[in-house]
This record gives sequence, C-alpha cells and structure tokens, in this order.
Amino acid sequence: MVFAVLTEVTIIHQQSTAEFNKSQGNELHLSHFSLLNRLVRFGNPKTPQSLADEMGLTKATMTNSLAKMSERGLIEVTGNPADKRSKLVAITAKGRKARDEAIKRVAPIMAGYAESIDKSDLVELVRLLRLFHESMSFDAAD
Amino acid sequence: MVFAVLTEVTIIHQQSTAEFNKSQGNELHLSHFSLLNRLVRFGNPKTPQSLADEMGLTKATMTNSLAKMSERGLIEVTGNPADKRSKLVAITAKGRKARDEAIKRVAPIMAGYAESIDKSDLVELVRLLRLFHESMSFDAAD
DNA sequence: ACTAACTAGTACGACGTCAAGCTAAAAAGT
DNA sequence: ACTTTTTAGCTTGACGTCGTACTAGTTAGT
Repeated sequence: MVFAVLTEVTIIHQQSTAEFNKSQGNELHLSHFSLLNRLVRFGNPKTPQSLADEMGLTKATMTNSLAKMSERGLIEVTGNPADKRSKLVAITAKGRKARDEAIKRVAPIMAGYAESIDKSDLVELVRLLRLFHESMSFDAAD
Repeated sequence: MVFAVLTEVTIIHQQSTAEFNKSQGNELHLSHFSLLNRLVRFGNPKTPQSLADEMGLTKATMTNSLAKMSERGLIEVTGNPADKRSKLVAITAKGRKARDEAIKRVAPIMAGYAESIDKSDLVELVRLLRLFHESMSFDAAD
C-alpha cells in the first residue's frame, strides 16, 4: 500500500513537473519557482540549508540552484552575520515579479486539475499527503 | 489547493526516491526498479512507448533506461513482429531476482512509513492520488 | 584554553530526465 | 495507388539532482 502511494506520487510529480515547465516556456523551472514561492510564503530571508531541508533537497542541489538564480537576479545571497559559515537568501523585486508571472501562466492548468476533482477531496488529499510526509520524516530521522 | 498537492507530492517524491536509492546501495535505481515492477505486475512484455506512458516518462528517457537495463541483463528487448517500428520489453529471470531482492532491502523502510500512519488513511490516500492522477490526464490529453 | 566533533556551504563527477530534431514504419486522406 | 500525417524509437545537448570529498567556521568535551 505504501508502494502504491509512492508509485502515484512519482507519476504525478513527473507529469505535473513536465506540464509546469512547459507552461513556462523555459522562463522559470519548477524548482526555481518553488524556491521563490517558499521565500514569499514561508519567510525571507532564509539560509540555503534550511531551504534545502524544507524542500527535501540536498545542500549541493541548493548551491547549484542558488547560483543560477542569483545570476539571473531573482534572489540575493549575502553572508550571515550570525554565523560566518552560513549565508542568507533573499528574494529580489525581480524575483517576486517572476513568481507572479509564473503563477499567471500556470493558473489555467491548475484550474483544470481543480475542475475535475471535488474540493473536499482536494482538502483531504492535502491533509493525508502532509500526514504521510510527516511519517516519512520520523523514519528518516535516525 | 492544487498547488499544495503538488508541493507535497514533490517533496515526498524526492525524499522517498533518495531513501529508496540509499537502501539499495547503488544496486538498483528506483526508476529501474519501477520498470521491473511494472512488467511483473502489469503485463510482460510491453512496448517502450506504453511503458513510458504508464510511468509518465518520455520516450527518450525510456530509451536510455532500457539500454542500461538491457546491458545489465535485467530485461530483454526484441523486435515487435506486429509492428516493425516498435519493440517488446520483457523481464528476464535475472531481472525478477533483482526486483525481489530490492523489495527485501526496502521493506523495512516501507514498514516504517506504514507504522506511523493509519491503514484507512493510507487506503484513502491512494484513492485520492489516483483520482488526482486521472484528473491530470484528462487535462493533458489535448 | 584546546582539541575533537559537528555543521554550512562548495567542487566535482555521475545519473535520470527532458526537449528538439531525426529516421523508418504505419495509418489516413484523397 | 499515392501522398500526407502520425507514430515508435533513437540521438544529442542541457539541466536538476545526488553522493562524496573538501574547506572553513562553530560547538562540545576535557
């Protein structure tokens, strides 16, 4: 049963990623969008490590993404005064604009998904996914 | 709300993929395992294209995976008599064994997930994921 | 205080994946 | 029949991601 969850999750992830990226016409990759979205919705600035943890990515991946996004001016990475090992990632005005435009581009697709599934099912699905997500974290903690 | 689904799906996918691969000690990647599993559970042999469709991957990805797995003797790829453009992918005895061993290696992790979540929640989660998956397919069909 | 253990971020090489463009075969249109 | 369109699979180049190994700064042990 757990397997079935992961199978579905994998397929949904792949298809939705592909569709998102397609909708953006190579403007903004999903991973970059997710990062911008995270900064806007869950705190700004943040350290690379905490971003990686929250998004289920490794430090190495985060380093790579931040470099690309920094080059494009979507974010600004500065030293962390509180810890000289660390850095702080902040979204720029350009990054906010890019996020907003990405949302506009993808909105029709999201609406399409929402149309063919009950609102109550969607709410329950999110709840259960979070539950599952948490149960994974416990297990991975050792 | 749809966004929340995709966010959770993405994180769960990444973390579970990472854990699966870790549990296998570089013996068998999740994508290869999924393909073997698919052949065993949902029909054998199958064409590359139908496998790609079922797994939400592109033809190019499938070509690459099949080549690697074929080299390792996990599958056998032959011409399709019914359609000379096409091929047929069949799992080998070695492939079946590799799948079985992978399941054994990952079983403890799966059990860990299952432990911290109610069985009924798990069933419902799978149902809703399939529903969501289907609602995506309709949209992507055009 | 000083050393040992841990943590944040980077560098490098490898892999899965994709989009775009290609060939060959099959299906559809006329 | 013949042409056009569609489909199956391959090739190439690029990107996100990971694991491992490394450096530099922080924390804990003694």
